[in-house]
Amino acid sequence: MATDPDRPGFLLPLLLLAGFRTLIDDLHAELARQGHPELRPLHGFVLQAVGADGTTATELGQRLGISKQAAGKTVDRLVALGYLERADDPRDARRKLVRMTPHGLDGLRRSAIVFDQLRQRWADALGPDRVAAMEDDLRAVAPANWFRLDVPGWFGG
Amino acid sequence: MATDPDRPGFLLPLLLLAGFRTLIDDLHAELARQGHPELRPLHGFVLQAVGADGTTATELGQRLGISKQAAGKTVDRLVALGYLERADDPRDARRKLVRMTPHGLDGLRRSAIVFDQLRQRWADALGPDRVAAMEDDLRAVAPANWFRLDVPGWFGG
DNA sequence: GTACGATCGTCAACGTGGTTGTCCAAATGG
DNA sequence: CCATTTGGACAACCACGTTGACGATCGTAC
Repeated sequence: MATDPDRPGFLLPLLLLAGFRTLIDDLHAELARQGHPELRPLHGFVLQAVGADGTTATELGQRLGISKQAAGKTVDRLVALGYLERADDPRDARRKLVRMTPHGLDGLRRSAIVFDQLRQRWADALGPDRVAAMEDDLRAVAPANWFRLDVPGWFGG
Repeated sequence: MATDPDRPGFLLPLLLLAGFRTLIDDLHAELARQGHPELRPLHGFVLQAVGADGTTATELGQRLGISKQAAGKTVDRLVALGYLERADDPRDARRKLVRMTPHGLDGLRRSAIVFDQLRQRWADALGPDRVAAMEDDLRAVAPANWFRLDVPGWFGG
């Protein structure tokens, strides 16, 4: 096996988590400055999953890999914060459409901009090729887990 | 800013999370096969923080960046699962020492071995230099957030 | 030796994010 | 027309975190 004692295997996940956490913390520090102090890390992913076209609670649950009940409760909280709103579907009285409010759209747009700025900051520090290499390598070893965002339940169980 | 449209900034955190998640999922799939099916991702970090020498709930909370109450409750669950045990401190009747059981030590030892194997698998797939470069780069941009493990509360809020 | 402040552990109440089970209303399809 | 499926909501529960309060114990200053 010949494991390098200077690079124990358990450091790799900690570094990946630290990198993720650094980006998310920097994002939300900047979003708080730009008028979104109440947005939590999880919320950004939910807004991304709702998308500009809106969706329903059940479909949202499927996208995020959680139950429709959990999706519904999360929508409740984001409605209370003013990021989402519900509306009736005129063509199906069972469905309740979930869409972004202007405030939610603003948050989503700003998130994309700040993420681009943060990636640029990493490119300035490491070199653009190194960041691209990191992305390519991660894409190669981490199959598309991208949209599974049940992080709290997954981690804690 | 000249952001490459093929590499939007929001992908970087998703890839880091996917990489972390892949490693942790692979670890726990293997641990489940080796006699630890009940260990959750969070638990491994807690065992690591307890260490072979044992500690107390308050000190554990400080290491993990959570309150002493939350640390105490987590210890309760790991005691119920047989990974930790409590003992009185003969020199201070206020303190309750928290130490690993043999089962806990076994889990911790196996985790280290599996993490080494997983890192080796990445090195085989990407090349040893690429994995080392990823580690070095992450260390450069992500300051030592390593031991903040309040992930569920941090993420969900 | 006693009284005081600091520390450790615990209990209680609560918020957030998940789960499963149940149930009703509405759509769908034979 | 009726049976089945589907969407949403409600209830009960668990994991993990928080703050506040409270005994019990230790250390120290007097």
